[in-house]
Amino acid sequence: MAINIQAVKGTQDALPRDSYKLRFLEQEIEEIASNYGFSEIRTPVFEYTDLFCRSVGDTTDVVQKEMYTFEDKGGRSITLRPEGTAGAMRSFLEHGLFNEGLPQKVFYFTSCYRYEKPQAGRLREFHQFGIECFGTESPAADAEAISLASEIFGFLGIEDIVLELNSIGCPTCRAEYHKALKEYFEGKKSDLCNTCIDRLERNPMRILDCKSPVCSDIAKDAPTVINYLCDDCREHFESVKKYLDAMDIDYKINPTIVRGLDYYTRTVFEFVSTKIGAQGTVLGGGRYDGLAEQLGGARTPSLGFAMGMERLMLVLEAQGVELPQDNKCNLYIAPVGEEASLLAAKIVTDLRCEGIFAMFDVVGRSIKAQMKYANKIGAEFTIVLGDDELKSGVAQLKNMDDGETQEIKVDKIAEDFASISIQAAVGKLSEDSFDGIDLNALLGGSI
RNA sequence: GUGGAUGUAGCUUAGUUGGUUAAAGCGCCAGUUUGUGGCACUGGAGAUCGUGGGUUCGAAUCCCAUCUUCCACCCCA
Repeated sequence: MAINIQAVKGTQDALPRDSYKLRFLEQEIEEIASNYGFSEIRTPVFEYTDLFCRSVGDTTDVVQKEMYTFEDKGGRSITLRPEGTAGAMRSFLEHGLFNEGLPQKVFYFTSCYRYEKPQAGRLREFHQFGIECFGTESPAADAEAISLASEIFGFLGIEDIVLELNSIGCPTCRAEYHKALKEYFEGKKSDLCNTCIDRLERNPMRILDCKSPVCSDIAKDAPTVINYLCDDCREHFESVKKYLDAMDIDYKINPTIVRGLDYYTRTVFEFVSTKIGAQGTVLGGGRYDGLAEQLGGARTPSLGFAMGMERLMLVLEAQGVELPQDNKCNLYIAPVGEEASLLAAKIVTDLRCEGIFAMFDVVGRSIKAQMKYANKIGAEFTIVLGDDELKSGVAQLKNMDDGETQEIKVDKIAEDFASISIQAAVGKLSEDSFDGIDLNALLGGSI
C-alpha cells in the first residue's frame, strides 16, 4: 500500500534551506539583464513536437532520443521543452513582435526536460536562464550578449571560468568545411573509434573534441573551421572579437566548439568551468540567423544563450561563494495563555501591515520552547506576553543578539516596534549590502 | 543507451568470520522546581537495514533481480 515517496529519477527539489539562493540569483541576474535592455518572456512548458524537430534539428540527439514526447487527449503530439530558444522564437513569430521594433531582446528563467542519464550537472528536469536577441546581424549584438554573460559571472565573483569562442560559419561555408573535414577523416576512418565513425556521417565536427587519444591525435591535423569561413563570416567573426577586445572581455578561441543544436550559425561560445565535473559548460550560446526562416517567418538574424542554473550553483559551491541569507524574523512574540495569544495575533497582524516580518506562537508551546524556537529561526527581537505583562501593561523587548532588553508598552508594541525596527534596518543596510566587491570578501580562501 | 560504484533513523556514519530487542554523533521533541534562547546535563521520539525474491534453523551481513543515487562515456545547459 505504501506509495513511492521519491522524486522522479533525474529530478530535484529545491528545499527552503536552498531556495533562497536561487531566488537571489534570479533577482540579481534579472537586474543585470534588464540593464542590458532585456525584458522577460514566458512561454509554455510544452509545445507541438514539430517545433522542436524543425528548430533544434531532426538529427540531433536532443530530438532523436531525449525528448519527453506524448500524445494529449486530442491526439496532438506534445513535447516538454528541451531548451528555451524554440519556444521564444515561436512566440516572437506568432505575435509579430518584429512589429514592435528590432531588435527584440528577451530573457527567461525556465525549466527544461531531457531524457538523459543523470550525472553531475545533468538532470532530466533542469533550469535555465536564457536570453534571445531577435533581429540583428551586427557583431555588436553578439558581443553584447557575451558581455552580459560575462558580467553575471563577474558579479558573482566566479573566477575559474573561461569563455571559449568560435565561429561555425553560415550554411554555405560550413558545407564546404564539412566536406573538407569528411575527406580528411575518411582517409583515416579505420583508425577512428566507433562513435567517431558514426559521427563522420552525422556531425563530423564532433570528432574534433573526441576524448579518445587516437582520435584527438588524428584531429590535430584536421582542417580548421576558421580557415573555411567565407568572407562575410570571417569579417563578422573578426568584428565580434574587436568588440570583445573593446569591452575588455577575455576569450579563448576554440575551433572545436560545436553546438549540439542545428540552428546555430556563425558565432558560438561557451563559458566552461573545470571545477564541476564532466559537464563543465555552464553557459552556451550563439547566433542562429536561419531559424526564423526555418520556422516559416521572415529572415530574422538572431542570437542567444542559455545558462544552466544547477550548474551555476555547482560552480558557486565549488568556489565556496556564500549567497546572502533569506530574510530573518524581525520580531517574535511569545504569548502565554489565550488572552495573550489573541493580543499577539493582533499585534503581529498590524506589524505585518507595516511590512515587518513578525511571528507569534502557533503551536502552544512553553515560553522556554518558544524562546528556543525564536533563537533557531534567527529572530532579531522577542517579546514575552503573559499575565504579568497584561496586568502591568509593560513588556520586555529583548534583542536576541546581545540579550539586552528594553521596556515597551504592551498597547503600543505595534507602533513602537515599527520605529525601532526601521532604525535597526538602517544600521544593518551597510553590512548586508551585496555587490561584487563585498562578495569577494566572502570568498574567504575556501578554494 | 554503454560501463563502474553506492544504498543502515532527517543528516553523517558504526555494525567484527551471518546468531537473540540494529548502535553513535548531529538534528528534532521534552525536562533540569517557581515565566525568557544560545552552554551543559538528563530523558524521549525516530530505521519494516532501498525494494522483491532466494540460500539458511537464523541475514543489515551470502546469492539473484530490480530501483535510486553517484561517477565516466555519449550528449549538452
